[in-house]
Amino acid sequence: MYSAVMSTPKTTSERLVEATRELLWERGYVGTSPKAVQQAAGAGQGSMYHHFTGKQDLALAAIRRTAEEMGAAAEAVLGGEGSAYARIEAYLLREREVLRGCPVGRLTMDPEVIADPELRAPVEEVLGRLRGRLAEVVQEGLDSGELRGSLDPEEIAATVVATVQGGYVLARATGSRAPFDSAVRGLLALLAAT
Amino acid sequence: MYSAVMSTPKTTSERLVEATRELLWERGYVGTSPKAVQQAAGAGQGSMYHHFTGKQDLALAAIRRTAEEMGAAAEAVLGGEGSAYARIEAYLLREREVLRGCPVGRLTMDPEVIADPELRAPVEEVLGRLRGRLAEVVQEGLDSGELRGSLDPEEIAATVVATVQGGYVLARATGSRAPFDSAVRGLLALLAAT
DNA sequence: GTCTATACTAAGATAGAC
DNA sequence: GTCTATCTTAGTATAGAC
Repeated sequence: MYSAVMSTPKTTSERLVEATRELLWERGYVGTSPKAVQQAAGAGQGSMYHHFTGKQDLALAAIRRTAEEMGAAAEAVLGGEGSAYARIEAYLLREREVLRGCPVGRLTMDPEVIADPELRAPVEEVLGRLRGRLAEVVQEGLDSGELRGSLDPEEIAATVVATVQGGYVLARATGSRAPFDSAVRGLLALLAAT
Repeated sequence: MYSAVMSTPKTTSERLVEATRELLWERGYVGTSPKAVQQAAGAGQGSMYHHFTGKQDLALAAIRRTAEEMGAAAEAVLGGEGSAYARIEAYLLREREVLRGCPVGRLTMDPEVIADPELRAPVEEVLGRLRGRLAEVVQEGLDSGELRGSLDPEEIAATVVATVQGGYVLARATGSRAPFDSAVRGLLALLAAT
């Protein structure tokens, strides 16, 4: 670990992981080749295989870090100030690179990621934790009477996460973030209705 | 076109398209090779290149047909009997192979599909049409007073489609259809609240 | 229409020198 | 730690015979 004071003294290993994260986000696991990673990282063949055993190992490091970041970003909003509704709204309206899709959710469409327990674990874990955390916030809203009492926290949490994940799909299909924003506004309207 | 009376006298071309549809659904465009298609279809190399100019041409035929089927399946439910809510509910609860994901929505995560206007067109078109059709049904519900008047039909339509598309993501992440069903039930509960 | 032969690049990795 | 072979199998097609 560096003291984070100097101007980005990135190690080769570090650059390889970052390059892999970008490529996985853009092209998925199947579409990401070791060679492409090396070029993006400015590292040689031998260098890559010195630091990582292969493609799967590299992807594992990349996916773990991406999942970690996503979890932290969500917690930053959901653990913040404000009413339950306000925090869910903040989560839904949080800044996102909508047209790039979700770097974690995207991986679920990759059969080789889903088939590999190691690669899949961080994906499942972070999405599960997100749902759990949202369910807690919904429960707070129910307890305080802010949200209607007939709602099931786990279900609403799943609906919230699904709307975001599906919003990415609609945005990418049209090449515009508009449908993502529409889906989110629709959900907020439904949640707001007393 | 055959008279559809005889026992599936599938042409080679037909088998190639069907095999491509399956592989695109399972592995996406990047992960689907001409060779794999040929093997799945029981067709030779030369045969495939006789009927199609290449991978893109084959994918185009497959995607168009898949989009068409998806549109027809949605219209069968949304154009059916019942109140607006009942038809939206029927759409959401319609039988689905949840763990396989959406054969159309899946393609939006494929950069080569999104980058190719021809391949992307059917995807964008069918998802757009679906949103439009759902918006009409929501409008009916507003007109009849069945749904709250403050809702925006286009937004709710986007929320409904996004919930389904995102439900697939959650299901594949966990390896279980449970979160898909939760997301759908959560949305129905929100819609039902008067 | 279908088959086999051929071609050329990329994917994914190992071996051994420096 | 990094570099340069080298290897094997796939990906994606074209050519020409049958």
